[in-house]
Amino acid sequence: MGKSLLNESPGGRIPQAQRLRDLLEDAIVEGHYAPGDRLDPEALARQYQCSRTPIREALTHLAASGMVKVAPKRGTFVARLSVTELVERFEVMAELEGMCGRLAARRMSDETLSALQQAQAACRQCMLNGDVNGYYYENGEFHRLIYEGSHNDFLAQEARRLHAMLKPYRRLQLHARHRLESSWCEHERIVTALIAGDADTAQRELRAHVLLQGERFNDLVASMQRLGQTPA
Amino acid sequence: MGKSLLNESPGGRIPQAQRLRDLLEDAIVEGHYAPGDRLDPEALARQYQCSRTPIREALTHLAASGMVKVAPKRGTFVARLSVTELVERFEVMAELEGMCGRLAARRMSDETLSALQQAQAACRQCMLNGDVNGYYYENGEFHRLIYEGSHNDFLAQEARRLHAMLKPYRRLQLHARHRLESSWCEHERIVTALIAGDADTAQRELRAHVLLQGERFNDLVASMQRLGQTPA
DNA sequence: CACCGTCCTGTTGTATACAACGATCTGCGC
DNA sequence: GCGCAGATCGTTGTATACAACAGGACGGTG
Repeated sequence: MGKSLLNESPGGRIPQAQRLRDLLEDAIVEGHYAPGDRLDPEALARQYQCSRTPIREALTHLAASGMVKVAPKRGTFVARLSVTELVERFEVMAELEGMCGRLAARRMSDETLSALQQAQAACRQCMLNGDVNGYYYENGEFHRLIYEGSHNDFLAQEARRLHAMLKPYRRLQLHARHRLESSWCEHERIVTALIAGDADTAQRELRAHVLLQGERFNDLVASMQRLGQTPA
Repeated sequence: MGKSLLNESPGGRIPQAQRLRDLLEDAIVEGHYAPGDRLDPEALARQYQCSRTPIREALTHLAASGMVKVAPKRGTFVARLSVTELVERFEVMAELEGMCGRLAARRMSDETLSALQQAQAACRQCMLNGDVNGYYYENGEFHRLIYEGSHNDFLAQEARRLHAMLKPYRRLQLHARHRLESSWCEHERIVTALIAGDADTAQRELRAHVLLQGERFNDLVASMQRLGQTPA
């Protein structure tokens, strides 16, 4: 955790608060902090060896992006999204990804396309090895490449933001039975559509791909609730 | 610092920085500050009778939402979106609005629908009176109601954010010739589709409606450049 | 025993002071 | 006249100190 000081010369040329924001976001996304955990500014300040100010700035930005929630005068907590909020976000994500796909089908460069195929190949390898974490990573690359392929920087930025926000939850349901295999098959259809330049199919497949994740998660939550483990 | 007498009800909280953020956002959206204007933290602090800290927080949040841009060590400026950035945002906006329409066609409550028809009637009145500002306001209501009608709070929030970001530019092209009339006709088709619960048509019409605004703006910019007036 | 008022403590939000970085301007040398 | 180097100034980013608010606990009272 304390591996951050080896960046630049003392004093740091890169804005400290921004670095902290990324660090915290990563920590949350990677599950280092669990949803519902309290993020104590003073503790974080000690941990990252700075004052409360940049911590505060990082936290408010994370709050704005929806990754943490502030309870006024009570503390800041890692966002614990309700099922409704989650489904809503997956709905929007599906639409944005579908849009990325539609645009990418027409605009994607050959380089990006081949990189996409490489990512898909890496996904396949992880799938065959049952390497869930590896798949998780390569899956992120896969989607990121499609965002870039849309050649709409603003869209790509928004998609990345939502992707990051949903990451912790997305990761959960990759462990579902045969989810890796079906996910990879869906990817395959998407790649085919993109290669063919078939915008409608790419859009439809990508939207379905993401929506399915939302539904799968819904199932997961339902089953967890049935087991008496409150997920939220 | 003097206690603000704008205090809400006892339950209401008074986050000063957030109020400033809204105030600044309004000021920018309303054209009080022009794109490219420098926002001097100290001047703003004097103007709003507070220190640089909440101003700074407001500005960084506005920067995150894309309404202002920071030039490191040079100052913070009202975002002067390039034509490309603008077109990208309109593209995304069109998709989100279309999505709102698709969902609203199925989920919209009767109350919201009748409110929408009222807004549309008000739009018609403004159109007949040639009241561009009035139309501008009622148009905002019209779209906001559709966002709410989607019954996806997250989507509505994102749509509102983008809507606010594009407001200054959207306003410009309402002055284009016959734009009010054609805008109103497009609204009419949208309302019809929503009443009929025709999700596909609502989505298509809304997307086209917004995309058209983007294209119109593109035309406007092109003509302004032809006239030698830099568009911001 | 229950209820209510008060005090305490913990938290956030704000102000001010400070330091470091970068851009710009100026003067000197070529 | 031009280019480069150094100083100056303005800007941001960070730290610390401070104030206000709310929640909870505790004790007193009915």
